[in-house]
Amino acid sequence: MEISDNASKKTMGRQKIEIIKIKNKTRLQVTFTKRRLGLFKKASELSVLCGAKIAILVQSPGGKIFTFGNPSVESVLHSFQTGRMNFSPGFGNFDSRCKYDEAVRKLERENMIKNRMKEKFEEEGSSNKFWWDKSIEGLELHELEEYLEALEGLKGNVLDRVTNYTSWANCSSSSNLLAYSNSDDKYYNGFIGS
Amino acid sequence: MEISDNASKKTMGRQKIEIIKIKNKTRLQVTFTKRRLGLFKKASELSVLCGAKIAILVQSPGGKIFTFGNPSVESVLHSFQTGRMNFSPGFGNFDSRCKYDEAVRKLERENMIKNRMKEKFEEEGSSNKFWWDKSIEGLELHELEEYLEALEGLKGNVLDRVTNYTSWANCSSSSNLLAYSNSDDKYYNGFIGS
DNA sequence: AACTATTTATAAGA
DNA sequence: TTCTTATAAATAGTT
Repeated sequence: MEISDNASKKTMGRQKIEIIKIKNKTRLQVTFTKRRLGLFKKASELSVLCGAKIAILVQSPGGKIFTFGNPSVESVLHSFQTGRMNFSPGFGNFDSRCKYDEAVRKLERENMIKNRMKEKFEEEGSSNKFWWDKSIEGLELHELEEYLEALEGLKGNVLDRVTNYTSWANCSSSSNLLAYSNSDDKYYNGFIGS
Repeated sequence: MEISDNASKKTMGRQKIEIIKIKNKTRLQVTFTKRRLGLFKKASELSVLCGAKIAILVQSPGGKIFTFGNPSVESVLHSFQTGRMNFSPGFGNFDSRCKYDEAVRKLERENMIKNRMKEKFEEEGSSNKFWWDKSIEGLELHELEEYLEALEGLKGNVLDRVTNYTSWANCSSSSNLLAYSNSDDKYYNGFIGS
């Protein structure tokens, strides 16, 4: 039960907005700042509450990069890529590792694959038992190995891409260090631009 | 002006919590899931509203990796890396930083993968939404490719995404390195949380 | 996996 | 910018 006195309201308060690109440049800038801070705060809380490791990289439309990391961006990225490395026998040379396809081609390919996967899933989904819904209890180690081998043996783009992926920790930089964590293992690192 | 009818309340509603590590395992798991999804939603909204590029990597206390990326984790990491490379090329060597016994790693990996697969299926199998349905939109290209390859080439076996099972093995040094900053940028450096 | 009552985030306005 | 205010959105505890 509530009775409110609309006559005395000073502002219209927060309004619902549609999640579509903001056109007004000023409004976009303000929203970007507020929400980026909000996002980092949420991340901070999640990492503290749950002991989760988190890295966030945000690039503003203007091209500036903002980061959040717990315990640090570096360590999370490093661990992430280390995981990938297990499926990447070779590392290639620096140049090839740091090369990426053009964004457009990539997006097209992504969409194509997504569509094919969706088809695949829909077709599997109509049966009563799903291939993925089996217990692995019964899997023998050799089956597991077979599975791993198959994955490790993926050729072409997959492997190239995974291989490429393992590079960036190599490219770590120590210059222009910004934020720093003390005994507390959480920190916030943000740039405030012009 | 408000009048509320406390007598008819069904629950005590949301309670304020302190931002400190949750000890109860069940509560932690629930909170982790809720807040991780909330974080990704916020990230999604930020990227759409502001046209920002965002990558998020989260490692649960159980060691699972969850990612969010727009347009993809890869592309954002690449930008990040490229930016840093411009400031100080050739920092360190990945191999030297990640040296550890390969034989042990390989053996451990098999067990770890098996355990994680088991975990994954126990967790996802009971829900009515499936990992592939929930996450397909946020996948990275190489993950999509891996999925597709797995789907088309490895029928009859239980499969899951490589990233969730691939080791999150420990070759992370306690790096103090943080993000780079453009030297012209003003910056903010502070701690979040209570 | 839903449901509320709250807390928290934030769109506008100042 | 930074602060305020009313409202939208997220979520803690419960079922």
